[in-house]
Amino acid sequence: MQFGSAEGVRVAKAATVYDVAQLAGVSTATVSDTFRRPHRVKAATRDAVKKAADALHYVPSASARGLRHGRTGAFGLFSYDYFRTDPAAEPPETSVVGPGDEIRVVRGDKGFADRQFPVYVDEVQRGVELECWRRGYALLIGGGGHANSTTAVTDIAGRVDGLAVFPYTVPDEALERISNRIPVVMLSERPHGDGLSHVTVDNSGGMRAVTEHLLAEHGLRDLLFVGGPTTFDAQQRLAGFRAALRTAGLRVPRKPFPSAVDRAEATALVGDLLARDALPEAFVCYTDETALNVLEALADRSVAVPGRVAVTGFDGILAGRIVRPALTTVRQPMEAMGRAVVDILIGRLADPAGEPAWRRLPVEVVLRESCGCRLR
Amino acid sequence: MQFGSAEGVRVAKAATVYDVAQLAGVSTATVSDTFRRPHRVKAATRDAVKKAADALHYVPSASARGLRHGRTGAFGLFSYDYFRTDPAAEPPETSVVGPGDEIRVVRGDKGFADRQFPVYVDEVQRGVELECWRRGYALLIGGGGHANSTTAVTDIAGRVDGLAVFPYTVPDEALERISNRIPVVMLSERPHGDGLSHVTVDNSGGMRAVTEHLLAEHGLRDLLFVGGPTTFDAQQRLAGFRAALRTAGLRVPRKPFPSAVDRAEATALVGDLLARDALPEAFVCYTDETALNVLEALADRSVAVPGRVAVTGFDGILAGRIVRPALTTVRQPMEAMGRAVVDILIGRLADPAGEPAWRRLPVEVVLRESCGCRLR
DNA sequence: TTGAAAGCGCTAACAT
DNA sequence: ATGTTAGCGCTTTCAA
Repeated sequence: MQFGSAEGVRVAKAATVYDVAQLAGVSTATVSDTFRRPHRVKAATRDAVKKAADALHYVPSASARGLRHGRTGAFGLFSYDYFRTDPAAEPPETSVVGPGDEIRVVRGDKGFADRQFPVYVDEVQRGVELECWRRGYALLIGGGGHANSTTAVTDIAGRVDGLAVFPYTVPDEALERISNRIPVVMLSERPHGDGLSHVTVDNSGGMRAVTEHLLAEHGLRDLLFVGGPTTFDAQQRLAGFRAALRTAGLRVPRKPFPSAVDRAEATALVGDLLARDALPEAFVCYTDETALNVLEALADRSVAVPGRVAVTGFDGILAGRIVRPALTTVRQPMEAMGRAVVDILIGRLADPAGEPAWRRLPVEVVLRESCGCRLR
Repeated sequence: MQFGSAEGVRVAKAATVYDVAQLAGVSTATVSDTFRRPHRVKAATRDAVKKAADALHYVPSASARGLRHGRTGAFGLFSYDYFRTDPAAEPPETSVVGPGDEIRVVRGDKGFADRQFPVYVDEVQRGVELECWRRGYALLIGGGGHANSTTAVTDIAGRVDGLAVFPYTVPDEALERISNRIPVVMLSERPHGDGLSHVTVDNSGGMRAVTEHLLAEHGLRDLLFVGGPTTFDAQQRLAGFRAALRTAGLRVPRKPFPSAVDRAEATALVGDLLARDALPEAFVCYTDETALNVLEALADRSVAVPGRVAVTGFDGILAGRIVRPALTTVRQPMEAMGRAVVDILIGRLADPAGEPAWRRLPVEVVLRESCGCRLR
């Protein structure tokens, strides 16, 4: 099958309603009606219009429709790539295959720095995509550099009827401007009335539950909370941890808590604890990523998990299922969160004068091996 | 911080250039210039305009700009979710957290049907996203049901300056129409002149190389090719397999080849082979997914891999790294393929009268355990 | 350096 | 059942 005109040359201007109308011998209104309100057009006329449209390869312009309508029919998601420090960086050079090129053979995956496991952001994004498709909306994915995120996100905002953002990816000024024009949903705990809609999970309840598991089922007493940046969600998780200790009548430690956001920090933390002979009975980590770092640092120093110390995470990312020992964690319903975002946006469009929405979804504790549980 | 007007009510119509111009006491042209060609506006005027724009929460309408400009500044990707048979299906009911709700505790991941490993399409999509962001394009992700894909893809096409599609996701008629209006890149081998641009990999070379590895390094002779739907890419891979056999002076088997696109088929295939005592020395599978199915079916029947039989795949998806034995495969540069798509689209925009592009990227053979290699 | 105004393609209100 | 037409918000000549 041969598409396009000869040699794939596309010189003619794209066909418009006017062209179709002329060829079909009708008015532009009838062309529009044929596609948008077909019942108002006589069948014969409809066929003639469709035939003309086919012949001219007519594709309606969403810009024109959006301008006329005041709505674009698309939502936006301002996302990011967790593994890319600088998305603006030049990507690695890629060659193309020439005749007689050797095919590289490598043993194992050593030094293969390509995409890792999907993390929180990826899984939520997929939920947003699926629900947009299901509800008939197009989805505009923006993201990348934090450098010019104001420009980038404002550009996205101008193209959509509603926007979803992850916390701390967009400057407050930009958010304020945008949220005044279209509904915005943020994927985080809801800071005291910021006028945005929020989708979040039961951060404190989940962390409390996993902590209680450590306390009640494994009889542990000396738990160390490992945190990171003080986000709203992190605060809630810490609160849940403390609540569990308090309820159990244990001493609730004061801040500061150590963090282990990367391998180096985790290594330092474990090394320090070991040096001071102060290893706790459990590392209660505020994210799976942190827990994975701690797990590796512990393995490096040959500290047995769960034999000598337990480790728990929070999120439920895929990597935690795969790693050995498998990570006990609190699973967020990431796909459902993404879907909820879209549902809220649609609701806000239907009732722009209503209150911002705030949806807190349930989590579940997933018991695997790193807490000391024996599966099956 | 409080965004939005009181109670988050958004009643006023969105501000336009006219509003900003009026408030700043300038013409609409000056407002436009302030943002698009700032150097042509006196600094003081610029500041005044920006101040007015801030005050009014002005966000330029991409629809209007797109209409005026004839370009939208966005690309489209028509994607799909590999694990979702019917994306139009109602998603599972999700509740919200109420006060006093119990937190569910589950042991292990039994019955957890959420998102699996990322596959080919996910990794290519991420490449497209990253390159779009890097080059300053917005990315519209469409996809989902194959039911109304003509409607869906045409809708996307109307919103973008260029479109990327995976093979067999869009009916030919739709592609023809669209490719007449905007550049289209397909992620597949290039069927004899379809007028589209293509990004592909060295399918035959890669399959030939992995087959030669089985022949030369492991001394195997009785190889079974396991295929699936007869796509362009599949045909090339089969050709590579046959070429390797031919070169080695081995008998090149005729079609038909068995397939194992799902677990059931793989189980049946292995069962049949076992019953006929006709197990080959190696299963050379045309995708990783198929190889993974075969691996599982073999494990079910306690056939040792690589002890009794070798298995190889094609793609390089994450799951193949994780599974035991780790899967020997041919890795496609998926992120680079996604990036190439965007690069081509930008090129075609710059030179609409040029030839469709055709970029064939190199693959590499990744030796892991399932072929019989011992790592490290 | 700034302003006036045309026009991008579409659709809905209104007219026929 | 179909046609006429205004106008959505923006940018870009062209003129001042």
